[in-house]
Amino acid sequence: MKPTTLKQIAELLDISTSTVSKALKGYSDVSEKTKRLVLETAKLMNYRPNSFAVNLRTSESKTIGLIVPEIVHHFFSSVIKGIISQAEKKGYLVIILQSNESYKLEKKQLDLLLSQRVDGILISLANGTGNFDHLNDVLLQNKPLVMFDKIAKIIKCSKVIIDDRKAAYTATQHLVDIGCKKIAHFRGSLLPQNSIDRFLGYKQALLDNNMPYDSSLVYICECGDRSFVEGKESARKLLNEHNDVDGIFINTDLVAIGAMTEFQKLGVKVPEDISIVGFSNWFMSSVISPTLTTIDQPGYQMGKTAFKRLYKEIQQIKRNETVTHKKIVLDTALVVRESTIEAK
Amino acid sequence: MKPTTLKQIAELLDISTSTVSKALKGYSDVSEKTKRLVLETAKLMNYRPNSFAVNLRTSESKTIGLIVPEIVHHFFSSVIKGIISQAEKKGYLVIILQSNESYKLEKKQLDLLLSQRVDGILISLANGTGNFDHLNDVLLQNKPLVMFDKIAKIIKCSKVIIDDRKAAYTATQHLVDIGCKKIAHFRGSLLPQNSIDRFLGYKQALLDNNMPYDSSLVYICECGDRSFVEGKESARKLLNEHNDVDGIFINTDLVAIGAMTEFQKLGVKVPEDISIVGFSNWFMSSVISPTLTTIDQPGYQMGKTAFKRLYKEIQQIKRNETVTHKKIVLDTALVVRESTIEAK
DNA sequence: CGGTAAAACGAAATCGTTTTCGTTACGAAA
DNA sequence: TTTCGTAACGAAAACGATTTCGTTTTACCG
Repeated sequence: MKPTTLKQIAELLDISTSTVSKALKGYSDVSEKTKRLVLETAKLMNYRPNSFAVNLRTSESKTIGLIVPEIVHHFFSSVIKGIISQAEKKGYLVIILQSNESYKLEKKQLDLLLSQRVDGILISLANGTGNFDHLNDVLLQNKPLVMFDKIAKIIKCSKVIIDDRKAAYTATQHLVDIGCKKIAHFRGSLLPQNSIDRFLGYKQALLDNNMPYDSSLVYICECGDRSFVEGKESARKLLNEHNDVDGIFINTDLVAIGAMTEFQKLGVKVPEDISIVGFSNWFMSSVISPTLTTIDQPGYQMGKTAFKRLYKEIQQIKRNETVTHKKIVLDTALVVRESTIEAK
Repeated sequence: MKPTTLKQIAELLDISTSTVSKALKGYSDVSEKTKRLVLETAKLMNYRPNSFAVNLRTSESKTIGLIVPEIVHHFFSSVIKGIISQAEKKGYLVIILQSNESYKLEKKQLDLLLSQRVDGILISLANGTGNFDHLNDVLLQNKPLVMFDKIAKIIKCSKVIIDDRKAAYTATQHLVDIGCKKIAHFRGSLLPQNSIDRFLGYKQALLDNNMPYDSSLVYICECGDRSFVEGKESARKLLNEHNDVDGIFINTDLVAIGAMTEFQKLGVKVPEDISIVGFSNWFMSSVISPTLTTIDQPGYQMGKTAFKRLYKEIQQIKRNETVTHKKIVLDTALVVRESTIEAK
């Protein structure tokens, strides 16, 4: 019933546990005969090393922790997939927690992971996170920490991100290029760096094209559970307040889809009357009608890259080398689809 | 640099590790004075019990394993969320692996989890899984195993599922009720029980309504990465072969969305010309146009229920009680939206 | 046959925590 | 003063695997 131990094998063969251990690990000071014998009985008894004991001895668990704001989300689940696939290759397992965009939960979970003594931690911050002491706690314990997507610039650790500002600039420029004269922006909430940067990219693009920046053309959406509805609401408001807008750059795809749905309902044609660019390239965006022009945010690759970076730092700590930090910026791409069209 | 241990606290206070341990755990044979002293220094030195040592002693890791065929998938990510939320409440962490619908990977990952000595395992089978020895291995080790959604009837363990057959029956009956005269079915691949049961539900509904079952009206889709495209292809084929079909029950939402997209492109109106019912109630289905009538498959609740069941069995094993197995069937609901309409 | 080197094996410590079972010390009762 | 009880503490074993450093055995050569 209880799993086989080295001791049991040793007693059965009437040799010492040391020899059994060495045989299993292929040491050279074990005769071929006993080696064979041990390997056979081990297989027969379905022996598996007790990972608790191994962990205790080596002080590593071959496990990393991952905290995301939300699991049921195309971008994050892609990231998770990327992380897991890469981790598996290196023999690491991944413990996943979700902060539900709550600072309090995030803090608690980080603590949990430290207590569990994972070998490293990957995190994408909650929108509500404004205090970063809990992150510094991790670094103080000399545990590798890599942040991705939603990061805190102030923390001294490796980061994997996209250039939100540049991507937003590209998106807005696209609207300018196709002939939009009055471009609105549905931005995310005020805290996270991403929505700030995207906003700044939007603004910069306007200025560089000698178009006036008008703050009343910027609408705020929380981009949480209500994204779709927020998109609808903002679309309706926009029509009331500025019915001559001919292009919108929207912080995230789901809000954009909400907006498009509302426009269709109100008889405003996308892209004929208004061109729309989203952000993230959710899978959904390629199957709705009209398909959505958007910025492709490489979630899977981000996950892979983040793990690789974390792995490198774990190795560095193991070898007592000084840990290096790196900021890795992944490329985004504008995906032009049906929701934007050249003005006639 | 290295984490604080009991020994360090003991040496600092010039008492034994036993006393320190007892003080931290609130034993009664420690004086109030030393208890306070220990607690203070522990906090000061940021002491956390070494989980490796604790695990070794208690033979449990407070960790469970989860294997799903695919993470980037609305239903499964909802399940994952349900599992994690519930696990957290009970102080359990969740290690997630994905089988990529591959039997070989699934087997390997199950082995990995056993080696890691998780306290229990939750699994939804890969489509490719036809052999079940690896699952019995888990049970032989006396480890609790709970299967959900994609199960193997033959394995003696707890299961959490929906009644696919009944749900499919309801979906088909809905098409009959609104007046469809010739109803097609896009089914999933041949192996998994789900797609078999949904097919059987479809067939039964036809028979009960005195409508002829015609196997040429049943199209097979693998429902993997290519779901959307498969939906389009099948839609096109269907039009060629049976242009008088006025209703389709489709195995999964994404295929349905593919089909709808193709119909729209080919000038066939949904729901006026053809009514469509999907399955799963992906979030996407509520935001596309027309919104999709579908069967709501309660992923989040399934995750919660599966964990609760696993937790109960873990407790039973801890207390040396005999482990009971249960088959839990969750309710589904028909969600009527715009893709189906009463025939005139 | 004695000696030596190499080959094969084992004892024991270690990782950090927990818990059982003593042991000590001290005050109170006899 | 002796005895007993109790409060407070500590020694040590245990969980299972690993590895260092001996120790024993074998083989071989002179």
